Amino acid sequence: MSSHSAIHDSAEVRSRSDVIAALLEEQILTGRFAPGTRLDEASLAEEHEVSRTPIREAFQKLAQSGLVEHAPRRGVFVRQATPVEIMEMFEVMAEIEAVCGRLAALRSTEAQIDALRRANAACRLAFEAGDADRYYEQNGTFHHLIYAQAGNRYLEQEARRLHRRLKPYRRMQLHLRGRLAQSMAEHEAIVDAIAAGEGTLAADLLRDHVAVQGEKFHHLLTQLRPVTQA
Amino acid sequence: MSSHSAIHDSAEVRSRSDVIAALLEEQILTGRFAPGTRLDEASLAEEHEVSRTPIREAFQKLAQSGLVEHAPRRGVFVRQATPVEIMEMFEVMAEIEAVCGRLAALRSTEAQIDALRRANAACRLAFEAGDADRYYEQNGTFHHLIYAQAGNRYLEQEARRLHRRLKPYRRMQLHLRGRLAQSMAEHEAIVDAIAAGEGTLAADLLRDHVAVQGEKFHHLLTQLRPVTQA
DNA sequence: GTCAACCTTCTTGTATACGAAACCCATGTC
DNA sequence: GACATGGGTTTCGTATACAAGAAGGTTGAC
Repeated sequence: MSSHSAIHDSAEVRSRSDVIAALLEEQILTGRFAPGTRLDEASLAEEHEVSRTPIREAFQKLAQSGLVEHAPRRGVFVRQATPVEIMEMFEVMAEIEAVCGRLAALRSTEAQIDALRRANAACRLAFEAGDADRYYEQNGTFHHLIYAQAGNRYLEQEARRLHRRLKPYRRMQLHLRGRLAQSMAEHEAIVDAIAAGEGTLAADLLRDHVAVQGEKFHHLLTQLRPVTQA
Repeated sequence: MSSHSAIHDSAEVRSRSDVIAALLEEQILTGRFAPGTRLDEASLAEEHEVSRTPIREAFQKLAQSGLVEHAPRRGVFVRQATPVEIMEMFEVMAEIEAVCGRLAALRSTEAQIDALRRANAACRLAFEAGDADRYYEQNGTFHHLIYAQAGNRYLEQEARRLHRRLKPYRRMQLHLRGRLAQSMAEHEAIVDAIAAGEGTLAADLLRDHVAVQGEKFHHLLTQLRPVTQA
């Protein structure tokens, strides 16, 4: 997936530091390491039974993806994204998805649209079963399909990257009352717009569909820490 | 600029590997290392009078930004982006700039629009002086201003990143006959649209303004390697 | 009692060392 | 003559060693 390389199309060898980076990323996203925590090279090295070198390489990868922050001579810390930043990322995600949707509407083949409908049907099943986790997962593949159908590998990669980055914040709002039903309805309209080749409509629908997540996130925040102003 | 961090707002210390990475990036973009070249750890270490460790760290940073490719157990190679990839990146750049333009139209202050006009005036001066290099530079600040005026730091960062990545390919077409005049005219219209708060128009103008670069790039390619089909 | 300076200790950043995998070229076989 | 196989060499990946900088506690002075 990640390597459509001109140099070594075979291989797909994952070095040790890649594996460790992926593991750490998962652990950060799932909350083993709370934001602000310092990641200790030595103890992680011991835990994974390697030296500090691969750990440090993993840190660099995480830093690049914005998950941790490297404070020179002080260590790496799990990044605490500010609410503003998170909202900004949601806004960008909404715009990127809009672009994907517009291009997908112009470029999708019949087979691809069928695949989209199938993914959406899977969402519906999960929704009707009331299985939020499963819906979450199927929802992911639905969106990934749209990224792919934009017909631009670079765009697809970037979309996936940001999608992944926002994962924990999207998950937070999954259990908000009524969100699943609303999301489901939006999906239907989106697929129809893409199938009909209505690029602008698909873009607008997707933008709203994602932007609402940013807004929900905002709601969650204000609930947690209500405004204390007069 | 790069660190609006919650953890260490001071510092802005650049580690040795950062400096080396920046240097190597510059050297790759300016063509000292041709695409496909293998970057030798040992000789670079010697050249910069450091050990292999910082060199390897710099390699990782370059790999993350897509400039080089890491082939496990074989070394890192200057990435030869395929024409398709480059076109894809131009397409994404066009879309991102469109988004920036739309948001800027909605959010720019009067002072910011003045700044935009000044940057554009600087472009015009360079254009009238026939100084393509200077135009290129001023053009860069013009676009960076638009990124900033979108009022979304994350978006701004991403836009700058891609802008930077496309630098060498944009430069290629600078000297195409008539391009400067056309670019100049487009700038005027873009500023007007943003000043008027016409988001959709600004987006469309910017999308075309950037997309045409991808097309010009395509023309250059077909000129270099004419189609040999019957 | 409080604050500042110093010293100890811990951690990071970089250098070096070493084992292992890949490449290259020569030799041998079919 | 072409291809496969094997040793030698190079280079990578990781471990370890060491030096420099930061954190924290203790002591001393005011």
